[in-house]
Amino acid sequence: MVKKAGADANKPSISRRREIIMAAARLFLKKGLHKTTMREVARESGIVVGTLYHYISTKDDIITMIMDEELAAVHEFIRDSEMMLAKLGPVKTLRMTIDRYLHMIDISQDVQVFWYQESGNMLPDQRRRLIEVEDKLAAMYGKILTAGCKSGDFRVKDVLLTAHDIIVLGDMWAFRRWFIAKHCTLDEFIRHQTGLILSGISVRPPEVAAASGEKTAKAQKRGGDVRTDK
Amino acid sequence: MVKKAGADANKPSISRRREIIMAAARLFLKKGLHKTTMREVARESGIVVGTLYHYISTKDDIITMIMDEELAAVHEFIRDSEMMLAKLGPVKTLRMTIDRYLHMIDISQDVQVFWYQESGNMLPDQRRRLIEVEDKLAAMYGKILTAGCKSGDFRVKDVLLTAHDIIVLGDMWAFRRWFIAKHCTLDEFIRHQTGLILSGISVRPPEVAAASGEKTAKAQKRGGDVRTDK
Amino acid sequence: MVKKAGADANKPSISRRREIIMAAARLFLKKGLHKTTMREVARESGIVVGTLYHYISTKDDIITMIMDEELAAVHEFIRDSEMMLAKLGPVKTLRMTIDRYLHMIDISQDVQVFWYQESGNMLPDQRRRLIEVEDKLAAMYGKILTAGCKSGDFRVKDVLLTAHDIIVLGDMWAFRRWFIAKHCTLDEFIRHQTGLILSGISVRPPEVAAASGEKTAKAQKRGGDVRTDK
Amino acid sequence: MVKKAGADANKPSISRRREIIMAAARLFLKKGLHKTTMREVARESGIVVGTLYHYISTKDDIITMIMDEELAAVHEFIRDSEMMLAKLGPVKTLRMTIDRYLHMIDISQDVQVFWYQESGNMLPDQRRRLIEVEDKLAAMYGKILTAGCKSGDFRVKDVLLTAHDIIVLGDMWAFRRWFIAKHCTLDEFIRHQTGLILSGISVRPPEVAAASGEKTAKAQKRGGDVRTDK
DNA sequence: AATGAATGAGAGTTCATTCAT
DNA sequence: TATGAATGAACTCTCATTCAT
Repeated sequence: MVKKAGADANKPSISRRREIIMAAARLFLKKGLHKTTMREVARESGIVVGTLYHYISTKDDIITMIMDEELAAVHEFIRDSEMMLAKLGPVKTLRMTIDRYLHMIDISQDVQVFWYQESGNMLPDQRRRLIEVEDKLAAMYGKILTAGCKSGDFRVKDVLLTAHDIIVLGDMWAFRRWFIAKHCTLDEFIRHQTGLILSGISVRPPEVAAASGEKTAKAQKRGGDVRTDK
Repeated sequence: MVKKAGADANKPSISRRREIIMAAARLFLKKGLHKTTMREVARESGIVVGTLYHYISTKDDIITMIMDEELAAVHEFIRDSEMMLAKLGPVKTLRMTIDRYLHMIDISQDVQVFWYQESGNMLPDQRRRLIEVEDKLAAMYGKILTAGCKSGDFRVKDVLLTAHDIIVLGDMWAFRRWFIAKHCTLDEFIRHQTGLILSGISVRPPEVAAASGEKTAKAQKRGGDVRTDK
Repeated sequence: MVKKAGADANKPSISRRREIIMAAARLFLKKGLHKTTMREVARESGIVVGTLYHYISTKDDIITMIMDEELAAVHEFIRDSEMMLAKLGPVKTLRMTIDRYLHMIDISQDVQVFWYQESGNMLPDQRRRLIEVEDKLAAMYGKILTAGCKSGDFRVKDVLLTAHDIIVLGDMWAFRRWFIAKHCTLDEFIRHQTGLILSGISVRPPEVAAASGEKTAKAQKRGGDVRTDK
Repeated sequence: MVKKAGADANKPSISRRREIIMAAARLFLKKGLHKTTMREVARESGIVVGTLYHYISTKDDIITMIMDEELAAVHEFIRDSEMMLAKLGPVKTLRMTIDRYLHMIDISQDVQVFWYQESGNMLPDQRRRLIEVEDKLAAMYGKILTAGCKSGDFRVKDVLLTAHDIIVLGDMWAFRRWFIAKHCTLDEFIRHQTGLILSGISVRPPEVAAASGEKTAKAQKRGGDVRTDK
C-alpha cells in the first residue's frame, strides 16, 4: 500500500498531489490565475474535476501549495548562503550567491513571474508569506554586504536597499525575459549584473573583471566597442 | 457626480470617457482587473451600466484606453529626454532622466504596478504595446549610454541590458514599495540608485557617490581609477 | 416609471420581487428547500437564472423574504388581538382570536408547514426570528388567558404552556392536513378545537356550546353518537 | 471501533448494519438529512465509504431502515395499549397511554423532530409509511375514546380528530422543546396535557385537574356538571 | 469483506454585455 | 442619451455512488 516509502501515507497519494500542483502551476503561468478553470487543471492533470478535489480543497489551496514548494526552496537557498558566508567570506559568497540565485530563478522562471503578476490576486495570507520570504532574502544579502563592509571589501551606505537592488537585478531574468532571453545567455547576464553590483559596492574593483571570466579588459577600453542589441 | 460643466462642453462624450477611464483605472488598481466588475466601474463613474456602454465598448477597451494615456506620457517623456541629450550631453541627461523617471513613477505608482501585475491578463495586442513602449524606453536610455560612451564619459559593454537595468532599478520604487516606502524617501532612493548606476558605467567612477549619496559631483572627479564594466 | 405608487422605487420593482418570492415559496413547499434549484425558481418565475439574481441575492435571502411577509402578518395579527382584548374582554377575544388564527393558517397553510419542516435547514438568524415570533404569539395568548383568570372566566394553572397548546392545536390544521383536510371542514375544526380549549380553561362552561353554533346540545348527550371517520 | 465481539458473531453484517443506522440517525438528527454526507456517515460508523455501501444500498435506504426501527417501536406501543384497554378500561388506559407516549417521545425526541422536519424530503413511499403509522396511532387512541364513550366515561363528538389532538399535544414535547424544556419538567407537562385532554372529554370533568395538576382523582368526581365537547 | 480513488452531473452564484423602453 | 432589467454561459465546488484492487 505504501506508494513510495516513508511517512506520507496519511493524505492521499502525495505524488498525485504533486502532479496536480505542477499541472496547475503550468496553466496558471500560461493563462493567468483566474483564466485557468479548475476543469482545465483537472484535464491537464489527466483526471476529472471531481477527482481533482480529492487532492486539493480549493483553487487558492493550489496556490498555497505551489508557494510552499517555492518558499521551501528559497529558505534552503538562504540557509546555504549563510553557511557559505561563514566559510568563504563576503566577496566570494556574494558572487556565488548571485550566481546561484540566478540559476534558481532560471529554473523556475515561470513561477517567479507568477508571483510578480498574481500577488495582487492572492489571499492576504499568501501575500504576507511572499513578502516575508523576500524580506528574509534581502536580510541575507544584507548580511553578506555588512560582512563585506566590516572586512573592508565593500563600501555600502544603505545595506538593505542595496540588497533589494541585487534581488531585483536578478529577478529581471524572469520578469523581463521577453527581452533578455533574446538578448543574452544566462551566464552573460550573470556576469553583467554581477559586474554592475560589484562596481557599485566594491572598495577595490580590480578583481571584478578577473574573476568574472573577462577575456581581455583591454579590448573593451575603447568606448567604440559598444554592444548593440541585434 | 457633478458633470464638470465648462471647458469641453461641445464634446461632452470625450470628458465622460475620461471620467470613466479614470474611475476604471482607480478600481483596477485597487481591486485588480478581474475583481472589478463593470457595474462597479459604472457606479464609480456616477452612471449606470447601460450608459457606461455608450462610451466604451468592452472591458478590455478600457484597459486599452488607460494604456493610451500612459503610453502617451511615456512617449513624451522619451521625446523630452532625447531633446535633453542633444542640449546637455549624456552625463547630465542620464542623471536628469533618471530623476524625472522616478518622479514620474512616483506619481503613477499604482499604474506601474498595474502593468506589472495585469500584463498577464491582457490581450496579446495590449501586451505587445506594453513591451513596445518598454523597448522604446530602453532604446532611449541606450542612446544616452551610447552617447556617453562616445564622449568618453561612460564605459558600457552591453548598452541595452544596462538600459533595462536602469529602468528596473527605477520601477522598483513602484513594485517594491511595500519595502521601500517604509525605508527611505524618494530623493534618497533616487540618489542611491543613480549612484549605483553611475558607478557601474562611469569611466571616472563616482565611488563616493555610490556609497554616500554624492554630495558634490566635483569631489568625485578624482576617484583613483579604472572601472571595468561587468 | 413608477410601477405602483408610493415609496418603493429604490430597489428593482417590488412586484417582480413578490412574484419571485411567491414562486419560490410554492416550489419550496412542494419540493422542499434543498431539492428546489434556483433554476427552477427562475423558471417558475418566468425568468432566467441571471435575471433572478437581480431581485434576490441568495437562496437564503428568499427564505428571509418569505419570512418577512409571514412575520409581518403574524405581528399584525398579534396587535389586532391585543386591541380586541381591551374592547371585548377575554372570553370573546379568545374565541375570535382562535377563529382568526385558524383562518390565517388556512390561507397560508403551505407556508406554515414550510416553517415546521425546514426550520432545521435555516440559518441561525432565521431560526431565531421564527422562535421569536412564536414566543410573541404565545405571550399574546397568555395575556388573554391571564385577563380571563383575573375576570374570573378562566382558571388556568400554566398560562404559557396553555398558550402553546392553543397555538399547536391550531397549527395542526396545517401540518396534519393529510388527515384533517379529508376529515372535516375548517369551521368544524375550529369549533372542535375551540371547544377542547375552552373546556380546559373555562370556569363556567355552558356558554361554550351556545356560542359556537351548536344546534342541539341535547342530541349529543348520548354517548353513542360518536363520529367515526369514514 | 470495537466490533462488539460476541452475541451475533455469526451474522456480523446485521450488527454492522445497526451500527451504521445508529450512526446515520445520530448525524441526520444533528445536522439534517441533506447536510449529512455519506462520507460523514461512514466516518461516524468507523468505516470508509466503500465499505459502507456493502451494508446499505442508498442514502434513502438508511432512512427506511431508521424508520423500520421506529415504526416497530410504535407498533409495539400500539399493541401494548390495546391490550391494556382490554384489561384496565378506557379511563385508566388513556391516562397510562398518554403517560407512556410522552415518555417514549422524551426518549426519542430527536427522532420525532426528524420525522416532522424531514418528511418533506423523503420518498413518497417513506412518507406514506409515516402517515400510516400515525393513522394507526390515532386509530388506537380512537379505540380508547370510543370505549370510553360506550362506558359512559367520555363524551367525544369527533373521536378521530380528538385522537389526533392527543397525539399532537404529546408531540409538542419534542417539536416545541425550545420552549417547553426551559419551562417545565416532563411530569409537569404530562399532568398538564392529560388534564387538558380529560377536561375536554370527561363526562364528569376533572375541572380542578385541568387547572391544578389533579392531585386526587377522587376529589374531582363531584365537579358539578355538563361538559359539552366542542 | 474492505478500500478509497474515481466519477460526473449538478448545485448556487457571477458578470460582461445587450436591448427595449 | 439614458436606463436597468434581461441574458446565459461559465465559474468553483459538492456528493452519492461505483469499481478496480
